[in-house]
Amino acid sequence: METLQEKRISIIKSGMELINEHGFHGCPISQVAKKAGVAAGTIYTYFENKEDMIYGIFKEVIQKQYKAVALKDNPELPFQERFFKFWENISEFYFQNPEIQGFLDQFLKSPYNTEEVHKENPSWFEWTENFYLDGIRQGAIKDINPIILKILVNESAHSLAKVKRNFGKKLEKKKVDFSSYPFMIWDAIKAN
Amino acid sequence: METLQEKRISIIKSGMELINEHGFHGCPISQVAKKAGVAAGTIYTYFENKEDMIYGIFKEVIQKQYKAVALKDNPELPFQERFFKFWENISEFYFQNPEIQGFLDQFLKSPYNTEEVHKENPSWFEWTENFYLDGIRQGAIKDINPIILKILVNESAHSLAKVKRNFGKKLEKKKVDFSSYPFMIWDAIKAN
DNA sequence: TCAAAATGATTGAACGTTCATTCAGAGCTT
DNA sequence: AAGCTCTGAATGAACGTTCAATCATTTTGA
Repeated sequence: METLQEKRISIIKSGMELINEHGFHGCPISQVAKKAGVAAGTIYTYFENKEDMIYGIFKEVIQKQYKAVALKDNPELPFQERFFKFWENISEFYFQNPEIQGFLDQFLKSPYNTEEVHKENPSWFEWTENFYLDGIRQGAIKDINPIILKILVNESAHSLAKVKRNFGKKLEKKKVDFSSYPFMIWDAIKAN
Repeated sequence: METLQEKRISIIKSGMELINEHGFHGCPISQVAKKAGVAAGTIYTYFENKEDMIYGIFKEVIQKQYKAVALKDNPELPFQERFFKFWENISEFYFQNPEIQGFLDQFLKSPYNTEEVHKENPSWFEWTENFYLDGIRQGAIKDINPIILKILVNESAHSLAKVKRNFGKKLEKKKVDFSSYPFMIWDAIKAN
């Protein structure tokens, strides 16, 4: 533990792991502190209160996702290529960071997730919207509200990563081909 | 409040509503009791403890879903027709029962949702699996693991119902056509 | 150059609150 | 009166949060 930033990150990581494993109930400050190797009181120098900590975790996580997915997008490429690259990046990101996915899964479906939270973390949400708007403008995908497209694609990517992790070995034996999935999604959204 | 069964249902309904609105954190027994119009202790004549109550809510909810969706399926019809009927039923069910959807959303993504829970409530989970297996056997949809199909379809239905409820009026102005959604999903899963 | 002072992070015991759960007694039905 | 359901105050554990005290680091000033 060196800098203050590192301690902050350690708290965030611990909280995220506890929420991933035990839910929002089941992540007491006392345990977050223990896991992070700090005293309970220390958490309150980094966050106003527990709620603020949870929003802090979300902010961190959504920024990481932005870097791992949005920043790797190349708007010069044809949209179909961008789409498959996007799919690959987001799948890989979730697969490599199961705690992040577990946290996001729960956060996004919870009452913590409000419109205000989206406004306070515009980078990712604005980027995804523009991503699909690009696809529509170029005539590559159906002219459908980006909110709808986002759901279809992102929820599917989310769930597939989860299945891959939970049932990966079982499904491998049955020769399930995960790579067919993005093609299915593409079939759903591509322009006729 | 007449019979015991009705009191049980009242507790379940109250717990469900609180979880929908405030999450698993934010649903204390004291409030469930208050909302249900019973004393806190009464809940413990119907459930062993709080966890048991939450699983009780899930059981109730999944049975309702089974009745509202699975029992309305007619296996005699061509699969495509069954699929669109299924979509309509599940969308309508979620739209008419927002607390159920809010609860399910959170439950299914939470650590409460384990493989064991699925085994204890086989009706719905077995039915969906068989539904997709039927489609595959008849050559109507792609030969893909039913787990994957289930995710793609059910998660999408879930999310769409949520959007419809949250952004319904906003999207209506923009003339978003929700009816296009099941066709997109069908395009994704139909056999080539 | 170096002690003294200031700063700010860290600690963990202590606090007040809230929680899930219990249970003795009351009420109701048969 | 027997056998239940129901009540809600009581219980003790667990929780989020505070804060006086401690510690480490930096700044000051002679």
